[in-house]
Amino acid sequence: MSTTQGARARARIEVTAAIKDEARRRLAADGAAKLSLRAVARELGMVSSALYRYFSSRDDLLTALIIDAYDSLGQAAETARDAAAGSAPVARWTAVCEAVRSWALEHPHEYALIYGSPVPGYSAPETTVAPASRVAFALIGIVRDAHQGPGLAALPLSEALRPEAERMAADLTPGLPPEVAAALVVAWAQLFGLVGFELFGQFHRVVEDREAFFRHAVTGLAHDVGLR
Amino acid sequence: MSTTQGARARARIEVTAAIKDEARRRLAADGAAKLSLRAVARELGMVSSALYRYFSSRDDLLTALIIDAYDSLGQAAETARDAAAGSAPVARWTAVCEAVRSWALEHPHEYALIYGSPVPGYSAPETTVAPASRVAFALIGIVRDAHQGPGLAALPLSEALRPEAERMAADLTPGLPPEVAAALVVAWAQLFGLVGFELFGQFHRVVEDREAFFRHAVTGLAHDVGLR
DNA sequence: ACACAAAAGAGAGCACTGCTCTTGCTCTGG
DNA sequence: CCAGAGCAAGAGCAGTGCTCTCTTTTGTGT
Repeated sequence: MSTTQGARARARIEVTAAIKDEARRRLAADGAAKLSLRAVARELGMVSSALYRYFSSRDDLLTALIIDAYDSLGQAAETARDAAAGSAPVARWTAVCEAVRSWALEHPHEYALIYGSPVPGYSAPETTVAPASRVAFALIGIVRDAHQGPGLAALPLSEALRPEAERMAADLTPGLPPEVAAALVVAWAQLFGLVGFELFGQFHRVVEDREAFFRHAVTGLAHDVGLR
Repeated sequence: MSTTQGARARARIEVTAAIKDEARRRLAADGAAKLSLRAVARELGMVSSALYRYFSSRDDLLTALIIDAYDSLGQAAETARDAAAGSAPVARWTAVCEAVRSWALEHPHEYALIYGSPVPGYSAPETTVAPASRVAFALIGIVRDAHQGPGLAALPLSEALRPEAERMAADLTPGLPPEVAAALVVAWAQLFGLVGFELFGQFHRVVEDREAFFRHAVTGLAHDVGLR
């Protein structure tokens, strides 16, 4: 039911895609806050009200861009993971981390869209959670593959965190010890802290050789989750 | 020249403060993107054009709020550091980290203003760099105090990062080994990664007991910079 | 083959925004 | 005491998101 589903439906996806493309272009130029429906429509040679046939609001368009961005980043991470399939665990880990960093540097405004401050008033709809977790799952997969033998060391849990960590392990990393599950979530958040600081200018006059610095930092993260 | 500087100058500071206060209120209510000069003016019983006598543009007002936010956060960190003056290094470290987290949870929109995506098109003016580094200096101070005897272990440097780390140590942490300087910068970025993820909803359905989780994570950071 | 309904575009309009410019009023320093 | 600086007010411009109505296009069932 997909090959020839009417010329109208075909046109609809094409126009939808054209709108998103143009929006992405304007996003890259001026940032999310200045993204204007009218400007997008103008550039596409249509009138602004026509655009509402495709996206019911500006936030709706933004949400579509957010999902695409999560997917694009997730795919970059998975590609890097697969390309490093034969390497040692630490190398696979850093490969994924560096793919995240590279994607962020190439798509700064899209990165800001998904990992910066949530836009205006809205809260992310449930539709975004699956694409949002692709990077996390890529990292989890690497650690799971590596933890075959006896569990390598991660930071011991406090009593307060043990039940929480056991729940995390059950939910996210079945089969891995809770120490590792907790360490993974920590490392996941910290990875994006590093990327965000570089991207948002916090390393200005602090870190010069950012590539080397990032490599050093994510190697540390790999150790923290028990990879050697 | 400050005590009695004319009623006019006095009024000016008062009005300026009132504008910032009202702006902060609206910021907390609707977020930075929806902060409207006209609404602020309206609430203050003045007309929008009058506001331009005090701030030359919307971005100008935002910048003033940014600086205030950095200062407020910096002060919170320093207060926590001083309150824990007698404790062990790790306790002092976590006290500062938790002060940062608490401040962020209490002022989410202001946090987003300074550590979220940089607003629209602008780039932070030089005026912001000093207040922005207060948290970092609080953390550095704790580590410097603790590293009196033989340098405790931090992650060894790669050859690629050594010159960079030596520069960092010279600039930021004179007297401390370059391994520790690098680890400090890493931990600094990672701290804000943790806070940002919690604040921006990334831990939704992932981390439940966020307090315990944060404590665990920053204890790890303390270890990474060589505190025990 | 044709008519009809659904889909899409066009345009005007509302309420809002940041910002500028001109016009007056008020306070203050020489 | 009074000229000039500081300040407020109002109108106005160009832009925004979004809604409503009207017209045109287009796919499809009889």
